[in-house]
Amino acid sequence: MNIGAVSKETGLPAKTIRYYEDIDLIKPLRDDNGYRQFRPRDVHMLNFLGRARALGFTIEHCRTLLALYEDETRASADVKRVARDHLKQIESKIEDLNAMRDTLGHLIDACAGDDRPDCPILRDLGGAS
Amino acid sequence: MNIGAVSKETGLPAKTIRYYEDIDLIKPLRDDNGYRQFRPRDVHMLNFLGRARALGFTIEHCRTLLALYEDETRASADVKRVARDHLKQIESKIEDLNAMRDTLGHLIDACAGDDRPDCPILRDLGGAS
DNA sequence: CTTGACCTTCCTGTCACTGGAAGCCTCATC
DNA sequence: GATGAGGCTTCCAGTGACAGGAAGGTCAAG
Repeated sequence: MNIGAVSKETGLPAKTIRYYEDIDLIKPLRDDNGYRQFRPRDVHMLNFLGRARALGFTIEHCRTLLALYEDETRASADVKRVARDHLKQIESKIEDLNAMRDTLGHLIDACAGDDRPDCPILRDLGGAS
Repeated sequence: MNIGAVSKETGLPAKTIRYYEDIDLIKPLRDDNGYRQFRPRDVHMLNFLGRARALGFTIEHCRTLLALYEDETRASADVKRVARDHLKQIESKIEDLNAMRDTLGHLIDACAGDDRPDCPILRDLGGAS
């Protein structure tokens, strides 16, 4: 399977797939003409990566998870630890964003949004007490 | 005021302040020795930037907001538009993260987290239907 | 006069790609 | 056999918003 077909099947851009090879996440074979040759296993790994990335795992987390995936003697505790770490970061990000949303929402509500210069949003950013 | 003092007062790292000058957000004066000389107005603008960044506005949004802030003849509608744009992006990010959290949370709950290899998290990432 | 804290510029690295240029390879058509 | 389209290759540069660090100038205190 060539990179174009794999890209279609996995939904990952060819650029991304090349990048994943670059950083040694996958190791497709090569044809005589230099084209990458993807085995079903490679495609499978790419799908795994796509799903893990969609869940927001970093590339390094993905590397760990992929290694665990391939390791038949893994302990599910190791997987769970990585996932929980990541979940914590997600939750912390959500909290940050919620705080931003609330503040910004209040400011927006308070702003007339007309052609006059007076604006609570700017007043707040400017440091009004 | 030198950069160190400004850094302390605004809470922004000196590196960040230099960066903001680099991209023309602020234009402090220079002493004869080449040191940056910050006027109260510069410090004020940096505080503005710090607060806007804390609300998650991009640098380009900050540039726009700062220009509006300085413009006495602005229309508050312009400010409100920028803020609402940003709010939408925040809300969309929150939704993405909530979806991730839910999925990941379910998977984590389903994972025994012991020393056995069987793991619903990996099963899902691997493409179990 | 030296020490240590502060300041300067410049270069590199981050993260996970994305865009683009320049140049092969392959297949179909004329 | 020439041509053209589309796919593949590598390599280089850019993204956002800085952070780290090297090499060197400046300043106040002891």
